[in-house]
Amino acid sequence: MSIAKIEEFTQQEQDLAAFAKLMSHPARIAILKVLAAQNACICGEIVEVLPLAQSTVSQHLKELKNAGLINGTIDGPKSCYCINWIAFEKFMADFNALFLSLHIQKEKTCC
Amino acid sequence: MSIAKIEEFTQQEQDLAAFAKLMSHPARIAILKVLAAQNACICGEIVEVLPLAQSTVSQHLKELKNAGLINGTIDGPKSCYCINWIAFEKFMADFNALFLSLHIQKEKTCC
DNA sequence: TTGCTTTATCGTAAAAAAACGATTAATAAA
DNA sequence: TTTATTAATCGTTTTTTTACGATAAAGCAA
Repeated sequence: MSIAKIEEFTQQEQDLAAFAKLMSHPARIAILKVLAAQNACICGEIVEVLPLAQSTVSQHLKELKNAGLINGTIDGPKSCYCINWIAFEKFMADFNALFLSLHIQKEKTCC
Repeated sequence: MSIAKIEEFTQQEQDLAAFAKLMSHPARIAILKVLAAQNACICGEIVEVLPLAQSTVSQHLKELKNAGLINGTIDGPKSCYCINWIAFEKFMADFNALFLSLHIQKEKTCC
């Protein structure tokens, strides 16, 4: 039982894990692909493309929006979503930075 | 109820989601950091550093190993783990490729 | 051999995520 | 105004994940 055990995970570790969690479901990746492809904000069309119920898709959209990865605005009776590129780019940069910081130490393999 | 609904998610979407799921817990990110920092294969030292029980750490290691992201060999009574850089690099490359394929279409924002 | 260390596995409990149908709210169309 | 459409939310169930203690297996040290 070392002293280090008292420490929780770092903020960096938690932030990266939270971003990875967003990408950890095929539906959310598919949603991002649809949004990027349409370039415009889509709404119920996503439901048509995904093999999931409307309420489930809405739930996934909410998660992405809460995390700031997408923006959403109400457009009449429809809802309009698009990717928040600033946020997405930052997440990817942080993720790549982690990888590089690990990778830089690579010298030998032992198993 | 469109025809597309019958289709499941693509293999690419599932593979990327599976990798992201590996990174979706701070403990597993912390484990990778320890392995990279030590460069050599560690075993029970990971348990000392993480704020988790030995059995829980062992479980996380198993997940990482099953996915091929780390290698593990038995070294006497101890176990020896290290990062599978080939696999890790491929995962990161695929992940970046997804991002670029989305990003390339960025032109305007609508919301 | 006997005891100690190390780590994987088992069994289980608690928490979180995922999914759906039903309902509601809000707008647009008739 | 009445009806349609659209999408968020609610309530609930199922599944998955996370976590831990206890146990077992396997090797090392005495």
